[in-house]
Amino acid sequence: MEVDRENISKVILMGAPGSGKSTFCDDVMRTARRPWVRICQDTIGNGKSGTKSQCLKSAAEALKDGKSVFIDRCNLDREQRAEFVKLGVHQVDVHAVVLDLPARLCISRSVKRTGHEGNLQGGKAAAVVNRMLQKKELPKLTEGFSRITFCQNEIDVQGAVSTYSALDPLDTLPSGCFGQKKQDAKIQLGIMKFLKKVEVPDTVGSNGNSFQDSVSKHETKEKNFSFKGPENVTLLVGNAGNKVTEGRDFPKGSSAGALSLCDVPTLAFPSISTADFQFNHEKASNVIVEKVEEFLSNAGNIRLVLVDLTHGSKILSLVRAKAAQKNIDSNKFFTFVGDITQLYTKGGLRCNVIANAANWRLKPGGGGVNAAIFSAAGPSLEIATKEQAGSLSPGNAVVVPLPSTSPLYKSEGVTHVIHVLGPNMNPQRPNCLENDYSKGCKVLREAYSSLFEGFASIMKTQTTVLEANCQKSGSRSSELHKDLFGKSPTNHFPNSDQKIKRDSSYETKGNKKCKGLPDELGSDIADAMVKKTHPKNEKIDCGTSKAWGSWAQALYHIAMHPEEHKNDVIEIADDVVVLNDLYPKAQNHLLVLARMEGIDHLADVRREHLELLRTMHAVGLKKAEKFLSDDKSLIFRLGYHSAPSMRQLHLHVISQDFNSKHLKNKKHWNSFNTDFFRDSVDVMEEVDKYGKAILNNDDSLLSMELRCHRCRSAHPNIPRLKSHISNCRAPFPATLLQNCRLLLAA
DNA sequence: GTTCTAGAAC
DNA sequence: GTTCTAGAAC
Repeated sequence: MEVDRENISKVILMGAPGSGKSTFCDDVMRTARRPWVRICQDTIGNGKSGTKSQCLKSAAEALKDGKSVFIDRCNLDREQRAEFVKLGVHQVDVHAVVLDLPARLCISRSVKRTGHEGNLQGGKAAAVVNRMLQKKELPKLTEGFSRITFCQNEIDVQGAVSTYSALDPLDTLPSGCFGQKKQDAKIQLGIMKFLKKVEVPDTVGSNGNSFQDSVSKHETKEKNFSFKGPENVTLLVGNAGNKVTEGRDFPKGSSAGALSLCDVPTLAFPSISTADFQFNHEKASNVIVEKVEEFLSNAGNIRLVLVDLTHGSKILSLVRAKAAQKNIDSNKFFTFVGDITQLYTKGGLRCNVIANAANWRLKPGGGGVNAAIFSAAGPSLEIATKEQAGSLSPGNAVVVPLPSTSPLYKSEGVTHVIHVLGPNMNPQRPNCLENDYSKGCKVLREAYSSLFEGFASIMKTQTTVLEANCQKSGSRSSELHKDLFGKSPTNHFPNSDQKIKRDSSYETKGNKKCKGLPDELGSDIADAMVKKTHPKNEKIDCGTSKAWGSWAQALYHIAMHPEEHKNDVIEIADDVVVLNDLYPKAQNHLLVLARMEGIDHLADVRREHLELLRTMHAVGLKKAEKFLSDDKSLIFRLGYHSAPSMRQLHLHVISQDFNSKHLKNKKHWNSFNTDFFRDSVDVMEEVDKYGKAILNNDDSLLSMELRCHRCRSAHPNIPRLKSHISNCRAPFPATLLQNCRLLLAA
């Protein structure tokens, strides 16, 4: 056994500016028992900031000399640190030490370190830290690390310092992940907006990721300016003078906390599209007031509350003014300043339904309201959402009953969340309407219609529950109904039992969301909405009448007369024909073509075609296995396009390298790497279970941002994406690894 | 599905 | 200036 070999460690530090990387190195090296060299990008250029390649060169030299090294640079994203991981692989332990300290602390330290005075510097430091954190990808062992230490606070850091100081030349630290790993927490949109407000010149193009746990709420000691972001996060920056405090437009001195659920069914909603989607506030406020007025004119005793987190919010004041102009009953519609996830506990306002400004994926993350709601509701909301819908297109909404285990349900009394997707005017987000406000306003109107109709549908089904509750409770709060638009109260809701009964007679007007839907769906709004927005549930339109262009007939001709295309086809069987895709999008890309007449595409497939699907799958599998036997590094996926361009049902058998000159645009990529691509295994299961396949043929899927199919990183254009995927060896997402969706060499 | 190309983005 | 996208024609 080899006992006397000296070990060399390469420790890659990761952390934002101000996270304490250099201090960490200094602390270790002060008492270290083995020779360390610190490679610091900030000082590598003769005491000044240097380049990555200088760092790589010095690190390689130090390792060659048998010294252990600290790579002291931010290294926050995987690509940044990849070359350092690869460096000098022989007999070197590769470790990561992640200084994942609160952004507040990093910002504060950065500000102090620069020694500059004044709020602009503070803002700049915040911008830099946030820009860094935007790119943060926590390291994984699969990147090539043998050991990762996560530090979230000073105690963790001290522990890591001790561990590394104590290492003598013969020691080896155990491998694995140590310390607690936070979820990737990124930038807070509100922070960047705020920075713009204080005129920080170099602000960051925010990507809408959330920075959930960055800053504690009440910490305002160091600086005298606090900003309350949409996630109830307080960022401390500079000395701008004003202290923004929590507050609301709503009844001063109201005893709202005493309100019971049965007082008035209430929907609280954020302004849709005016934050990250950059929709014009003036135009948005017109739409809000218009749709609110329209909805209230048909509704019974319900309440709508427009919520914004910030005091002096422009959208709230615009809406207030316009609602007052239109004499909208302020008992039924008012604005409220507060956190939509804490309306009851912090604001005393009971809302049984809240709306979420969702993203199209209906996933947590993003900034602002979406992140806040998913975070406050806990993981059960994500699960419940998934049951209702897989994605959402602009102008639509989906109603999600909140499980009773959700904290939002338990402490806030929220029974439903309605996810709404509004129009996007932000060029950095999918489906940007590029200032087309005629379309934008139309979609925004649809979004509010969908939202309110969703709310109405909930109220319809909840009426009996509410009635029962109200009979037990006599609590009232006329205080809550104070006029918010400067008028006198007109209605004190003396008897909510009656009111609620009246509510049950609420009827929706012609549901725009239902247009083009079969009649049997039109009667049930919630159901129809779910189905319309929810390709997961079922395809509404039979879609068999699609007109195929002449150019789209090629596969059909081959399927019908394969013998006339001997040069193109690889194999002809009774049911299927196998051919190379004429424009392969990967090294290996075959099509298994159904020969049966009448199944142009997946939408035509029914249970009677199940055997055919199984044959196609088996043939595809066989071909993929053949490729795999020749090249074990390949990985295959078998599946269908939800809405193919070429007529005649065909199964794609495609290797996952996507290394092809024919892969040229977003549509090409997204058609194989979003839910638009339906795995053959899932299609067979669905056809077996439901008699047809789920189709995700929303165009928005094809114009999605470009994301790596392995590590899910986003890339600005096709060339950059291709360059990334040629190197990315991250494991595939878990969903792809399940259920044999991916085919790997045995 | 591709090709072509105007014009946006860099 | 070059690169890249996206829409129209096929």
